Amino acid sequence: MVSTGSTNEGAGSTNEGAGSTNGTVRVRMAPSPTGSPHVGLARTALFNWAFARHHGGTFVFRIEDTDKERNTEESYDSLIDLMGWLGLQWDEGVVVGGPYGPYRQSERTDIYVDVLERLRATSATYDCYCTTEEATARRKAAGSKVMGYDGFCRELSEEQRAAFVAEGRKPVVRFRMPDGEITFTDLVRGEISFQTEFVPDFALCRANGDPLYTLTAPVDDATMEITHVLRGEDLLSSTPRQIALFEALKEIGVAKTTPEFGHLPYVMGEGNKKLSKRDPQAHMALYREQGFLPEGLLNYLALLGWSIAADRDIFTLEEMVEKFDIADVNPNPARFDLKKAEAINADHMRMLSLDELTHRVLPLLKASGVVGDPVSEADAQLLEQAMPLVAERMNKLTEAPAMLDFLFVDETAFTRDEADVEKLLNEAGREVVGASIDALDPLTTWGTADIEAALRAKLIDELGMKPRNAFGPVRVAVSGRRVSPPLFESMELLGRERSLARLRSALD
RNA sequence: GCCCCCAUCGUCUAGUGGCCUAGGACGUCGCCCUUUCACGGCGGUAGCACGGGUUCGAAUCCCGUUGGGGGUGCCA
Repeated sequence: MVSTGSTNEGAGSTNEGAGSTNGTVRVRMAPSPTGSPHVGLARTALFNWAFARHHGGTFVFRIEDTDKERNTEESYDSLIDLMGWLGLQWDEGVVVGGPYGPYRQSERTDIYVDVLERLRATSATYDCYCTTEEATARRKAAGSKVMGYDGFCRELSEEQRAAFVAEGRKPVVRFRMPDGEITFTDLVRGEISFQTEFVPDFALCRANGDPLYTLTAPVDDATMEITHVLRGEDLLSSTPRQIALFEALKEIGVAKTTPEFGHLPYVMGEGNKKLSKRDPQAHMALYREQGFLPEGLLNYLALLGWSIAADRDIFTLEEMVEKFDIADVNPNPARFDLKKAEAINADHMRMLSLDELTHRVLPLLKASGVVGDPVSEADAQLLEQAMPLVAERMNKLTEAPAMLDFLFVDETAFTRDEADVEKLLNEAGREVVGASIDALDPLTTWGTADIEAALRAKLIDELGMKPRNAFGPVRVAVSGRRVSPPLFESMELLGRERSLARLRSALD
């Protein structure tokens, strides 16, 4: 019987329920570079990062690229890019290096080969010559309820072995699961037990000698001295195998201790399925493209399984670090709700200073040609004046170009929304615009208050119109749209000449 | 099939035996503010899956049922 205690291993516990964190905390995130990064991965990264920061520990970023068939360099790059965008800095790992490197499993083959040889010298493993089909057929024939490998090669005689070799078979190295029960205390779920009769012996490497994840993950966690493994719930059922392997790794001196495990709940998509890579909502790149703030997205992701307080949803990463406790993580799977993510993001947008918001929005304004690159002095000034008008109207960064565009575009390129023109610049609307020109033309000063006063006097007081009906046509004439930043302020920024020109051109 | 995990408003959650006639947020509905759209403010809507225990007392503990999810690879 193998039993790995955690919080109740005597003096090792703290009063925070985070397991034995009295030593140095070392956590890692270890993605496989396949496909584009997933929101579940980002959430796992965030929780690991927050856990490390909260405990003053080390956050390691390692790459699990043992599957040559599926890994791509492009995916690796996007992983690095994503982490940079999110601002989750790692202390040790790929790119930055560190004392336990290298941090890409594809560069650690020597280590795995060595450990594998040493493991083979013990009774913890055995060479297995069976094909998957053979094992499955035997299980079926025996009427076994358990699937997976049946242990056929556990006690092979020399004759049997020789016969397999003579057939030209190459063996995989299989780990021999011990009998009995494996119990561990999951950091988010509490005590979990597995009877090892339901955990079949598993392969540590391919027949060609390539190491598999089943070997590399525990070996890396051991040699990198990872203390806490926080990962997705999908790995929960492989935990008993890893714990058993850790025992063997300790025997041969590769591991000092077994880390503690905590399994984070799934992030679900539409319906009741785990968010899959096929689901467009699953990809982090999407949110960046849509104009989410990294801190807004991260705040939302934190809410998927954790909460800072009973009556609070909005917080900064610093606040999360201060309060984060793995024991508070909710084990329930959580559905990703775009609407709420956007709402949380919008709150973060409003937390930004005007300068900061301008800074964030500028690349998008350049990319869409609203301002030049580099930005002219005049545009920079106009932008500074315009940002207060749109700041609290934006929920995502990508909304900025369309909101500001009409202030920057020159008269020849200025266009109006056709549907809005049709609706508001009809016969009646054109009369309103004409009256507006009459009211504004005589103005000698062109401030927001002057413009508003003149327009109100003419359209509301004199013509008796409702504000809503009065300003709509003017808005379309000047901004090109029915929906725009505040009208009078916009006209001030646009200036007398351009404003009047647009009113006049609306009558053409 | 077998193993494991999970179970509070539509969604994310607070709740660790009495503070709960269950709190917050998103959504949604109504109202207010208002030059459009937003923002902001006010109010409404809606939930402890079910059945047994334990207890003076259960959303909270235990057992079972049901439902959902995951695993069951020479993928990770």
